[in-house]
Amino acid sequence: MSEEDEQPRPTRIQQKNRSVILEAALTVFSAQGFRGATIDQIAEAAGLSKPNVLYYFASKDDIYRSLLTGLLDMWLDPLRQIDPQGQPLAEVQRYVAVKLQMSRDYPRESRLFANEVLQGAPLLTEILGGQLREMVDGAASIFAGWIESGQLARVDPHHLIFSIWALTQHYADFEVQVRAVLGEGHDPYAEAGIFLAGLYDRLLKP
Amino acid sequence: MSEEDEQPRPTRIQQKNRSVILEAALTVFSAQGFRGATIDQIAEAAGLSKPNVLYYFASKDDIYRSLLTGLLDMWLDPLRQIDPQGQPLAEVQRYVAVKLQMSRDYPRESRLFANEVLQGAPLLTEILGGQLREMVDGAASIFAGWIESGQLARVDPHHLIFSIWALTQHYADFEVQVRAVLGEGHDPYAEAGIFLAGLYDRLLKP
DNA sequence: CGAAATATTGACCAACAGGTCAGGATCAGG
DNA sequence: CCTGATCCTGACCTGTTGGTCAATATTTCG
Repeated sequence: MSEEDEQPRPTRIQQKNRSVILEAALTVFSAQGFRGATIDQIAEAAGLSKPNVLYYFASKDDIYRSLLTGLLDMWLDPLRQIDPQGQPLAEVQRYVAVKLQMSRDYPRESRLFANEVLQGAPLLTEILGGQLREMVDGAASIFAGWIESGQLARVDPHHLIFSIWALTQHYADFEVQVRAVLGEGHDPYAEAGIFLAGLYDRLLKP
Repeated sequence: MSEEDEQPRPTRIQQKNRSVILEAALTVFSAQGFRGATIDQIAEAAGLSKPNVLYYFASKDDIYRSLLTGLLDMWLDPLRQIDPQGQPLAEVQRYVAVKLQMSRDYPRESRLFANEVLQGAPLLTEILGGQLREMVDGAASIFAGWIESGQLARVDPHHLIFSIWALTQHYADFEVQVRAVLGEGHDPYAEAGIFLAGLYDRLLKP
């Protein structure tokens, strides 16, 4: 029974360097896409040599996979937090606000996923059609219930969710465009917060 | 005075092959991003040999630039078509509908620009802060006028435009995600058309 | 037709990028 | 403080990719 096959717990150095590498990889992959990124860039950003990076991860692909899968749960978590018992409008507004804040605080993560999905999501297809789809269907049926009971205006729940994703992540993914068009002296996220609160208020009030 | 420095008009073959290459490049670049694309892939998609592609364009970069700049006007045209004399709500709804249709009919173009902006728009920064910004400001002040005269609800005009871009292009840029989440038996663009018409109706009616 | 202009290609090159490896440095813990 | 495990690196290998070039094929047009 005492199978000695268990993987050894990571040493302190392993733990630190793996996270340093993933942090660097997040910066590089989100800015350059998978193919655009090089191991050298990641190594440089991590302050390590290339062979040393490859000592901790088997391959570039391995880094990328670890990064994506490690971030996915955190990224989708707010969707899980929607409370069927809560006040419908407030629940949606909270979700919008949280997603917008995530775009502001974690733009690299947003761009990482955007890049991946844009390229056809070669690594996420199963998850998209599986786990994610179930989560979205779950949230959508909560919305549908609220609509049925007259607590929300009649809108397509799935597209309501898409709209929240599109509107909030837009500010991270297209940040250069937003800033270039607005010019100096703007706080895009603050303005977006007001705009989106008003939008979903008008859209969803029965 | 008869400067013979003018560039020779392109032959029929030049004209055809250049456009064949750009068409192929659009497919490849939009699916792979700039760095992910290879000249071989473009050549293959165009049905030409790699050296032959480089006979018509000086470099990979040259292909990419020609493609982007050639498409930009077409892509931004609908924004110019907003008529200050028109019926405010109808003008916005028309713009939304046109942009959504463009996402459906020209998803490659949408993804091409999305890729470029995501990576920081190294080639478009001047245009974004210059020509595009002026166009957006122009449209925004039309909207502002309509709001002032009570024909539209009070919303931030710039973010109104961003919202239209985000919502419509989302269906092209994140198409795999949308389809994966919706599953079979859906026509995302048709559903989105209904959803967005309702959204902007509720948002903008005074 | 025939010659000049244009179009096409196979072979090649240099730079780059992912990945390997043998050996040396460093560290943990008995 | 010694030894085995862990960590790190320079040098190297290989496949890919952007790009060149001389030579050949094709088109154009007088």
